[in-house]
Amino acid sequence: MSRAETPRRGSRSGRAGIRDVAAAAGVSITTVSDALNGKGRLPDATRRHVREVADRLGYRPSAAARTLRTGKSGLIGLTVTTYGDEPFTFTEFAYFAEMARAATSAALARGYALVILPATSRHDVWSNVALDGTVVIDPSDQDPVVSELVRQGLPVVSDGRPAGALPVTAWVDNDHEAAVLGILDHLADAGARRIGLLTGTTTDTYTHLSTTAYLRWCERVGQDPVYEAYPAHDPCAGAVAADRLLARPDRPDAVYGLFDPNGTDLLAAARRYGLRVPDDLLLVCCSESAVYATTEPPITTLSLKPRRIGTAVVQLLIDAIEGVESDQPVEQVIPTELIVRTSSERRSPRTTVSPPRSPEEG
Amino acid sequence: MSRAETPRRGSRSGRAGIRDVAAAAGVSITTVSDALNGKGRLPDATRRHVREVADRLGYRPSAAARTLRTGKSGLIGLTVTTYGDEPFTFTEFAYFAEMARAATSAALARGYALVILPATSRHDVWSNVALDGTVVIDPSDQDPVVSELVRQGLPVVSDGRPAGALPVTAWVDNDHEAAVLGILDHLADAGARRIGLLTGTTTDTYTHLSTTAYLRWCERVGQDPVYEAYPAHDPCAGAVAADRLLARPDRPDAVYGLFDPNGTDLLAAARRYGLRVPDDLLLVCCSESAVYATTEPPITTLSLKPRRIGTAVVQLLIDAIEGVESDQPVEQVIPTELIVRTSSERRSPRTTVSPPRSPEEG
DNA sequence: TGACCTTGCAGAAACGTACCTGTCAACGGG
DNA sequence: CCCGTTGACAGGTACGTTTCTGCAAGGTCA
Repeated sequence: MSRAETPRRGSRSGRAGIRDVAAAAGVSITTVSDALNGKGRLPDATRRHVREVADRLGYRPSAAARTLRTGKSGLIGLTVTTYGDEPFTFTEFAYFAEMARAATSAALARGYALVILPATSRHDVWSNVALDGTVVIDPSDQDPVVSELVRQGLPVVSDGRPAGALPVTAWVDNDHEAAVLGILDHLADAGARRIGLLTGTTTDTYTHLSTTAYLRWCERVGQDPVYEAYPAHDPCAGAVAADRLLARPDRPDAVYGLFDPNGTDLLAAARRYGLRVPDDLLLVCCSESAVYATTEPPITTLSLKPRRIGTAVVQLLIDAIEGVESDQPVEQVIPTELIVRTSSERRSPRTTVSPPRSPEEG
Repeated sequence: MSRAETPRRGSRSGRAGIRDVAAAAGVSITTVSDALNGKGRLPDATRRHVREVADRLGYRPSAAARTLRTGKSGLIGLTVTTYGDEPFTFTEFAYFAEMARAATSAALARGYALVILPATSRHDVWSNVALDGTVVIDPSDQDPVVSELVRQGLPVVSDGRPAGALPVTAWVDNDHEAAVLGILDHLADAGARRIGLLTGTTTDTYTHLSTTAYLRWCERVGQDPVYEAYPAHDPCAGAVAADRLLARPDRPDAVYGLFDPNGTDLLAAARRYGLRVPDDLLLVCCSESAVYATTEPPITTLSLKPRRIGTAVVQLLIDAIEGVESDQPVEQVIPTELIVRTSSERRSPRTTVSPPRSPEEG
């Protein structure tokens, strides 16, 4: 029998298709498509009628078919680095959560959704999802996933400037050197004579830039570097490293910790050694966590502004996807924010009357 | 001209398709498909040859086409509740991050990826992504999104037992009543005479069940309830509520806080009122955060085991998607874990010599 | 009355894959 | 020699859209 004699029965596969809507509305498929997508030249009456019939049938356009036809899926990959089997690390929880939250919002506002894709994931998963582009967090030096994506012609925007010659479409980052130098100056201003650093053994850009900045600052002011490095993805190692740092014979009288849990770890270590904060030890750490506002004493933190980064990254990516000639530069530097609290407050105030508020407060 | 005379040129649209591979390998499209997907009856030589040619051409199958054809996208929605514009709330950061992490891993291991989709998101985003199923966190009473998904015949598994008659495929939850009762007994054992509760004003199941359990416990032991409720999604309100609770004339001598930041907030409030923990005030809060291990003093926490929940939810969902007749029940209760620390340790030890180590330590 | 445009819609060709249905050769048994 | 079987492939259709290209009917203008 010829196929002309076997017309599709309505809703053959359960769900109503555009054909069923067309048949029910007594118009052509084209008209339905145009009516629902606001295209074509149709009188409002037809448009309304089609919309109404579609509603009545509970018609939902097939995302797969649309993607196949248009080449756009409306999906953005969110690539996170992994340690071991787990996506994203404990250390970065607060940062990642805030960043992902902002990215999700920003993407959503422009009609995109985010797909979580660990960088080391099975290749078949990567190739099984149609992405319009990808946000990659802290890409490693020769990330094969990123190279592959770029080779496929997909836009890739990275959070953190790409190491090496990774050819990303755009990137967003903080000025980590400036942030570290600012903190060291802040601590020195507060009376620190020997500033220590709690850093990581990993080779990512953040750790590397921050450590280098510290070493350069030490050289400039003529201080011997005092630092301990530990594998940042191991939460227990951080406590041990904090302890080691304060147990050294050349114990620092101020410490900056590069990672989120360093603040509580250093505080605990200080208590063990009977050091008062900030009297005997000034403390600053890089964190997005709110707990440091209520610790005893509250701890000064550096915020990397993950919300702004997440938003900026997504905007850049979607601009690239949609071919918008953005007036934004493709390399954006987001300023950090130092939230000064008791743990780094001036050791010997020159006066007992309250000093004028610095612009950093409030 | 007839279309037979316009054969497709190789890689017309930039990327190589299955046709190009077939042409280059000198076989048919069917053979390529079978060879790459491990189906059909092909000699190994042909299979290897096709695979090699595909590799050489950098062939990547189109996820959209595959999805359209097979009806499976390999994508799972991760629906989070929203407060205001932002997906998921600050209060649930640690819980959500851990849960999402475990869910991502579990999905990945079975070849699926997660799409973050706030429940209140624009409808066009929801309908623009082809989902095989959805995980929904803490579905509200009459969640329109969930109803819609179920009506489309998609499997929906919820984290948290569904309120009302929400027809989810399966759910995973803790036994919140039992957990609260256990904590109250634990505090009473430690010498608490009047136990207070820091709870929320929202109507979600977790808050409701926990508060009810508290009230019932009070009734049973004959204690007047002492609690403060605040909008849990507002981080500042938590500190105020903690303060209010300790400022009451009928001040409790032990407090359980239902939300993650309650521990530090209560600790700070206790300091303001000169209360020593645990001597004057026993403290427990529900949290997944590691900071409570290093506060002064360390605070006893209840863990809801988000990793286990995330894993279980995804397994149930994928079983439903793939039609696996799971031997797991469709309603799973994950046990909670009370991590006992100094803040809830027995007030008047019977002896001054160090007690034997309890199995919970270490 | 043509020539020409505009309006309102229909037909049909992709998009790239998976899979059902042949087809053809080789082979073996009766 | 015939028939059934099996291995190794090719053809072609369907998945559900979007969109390009018609194509009549009606209006306008010379």
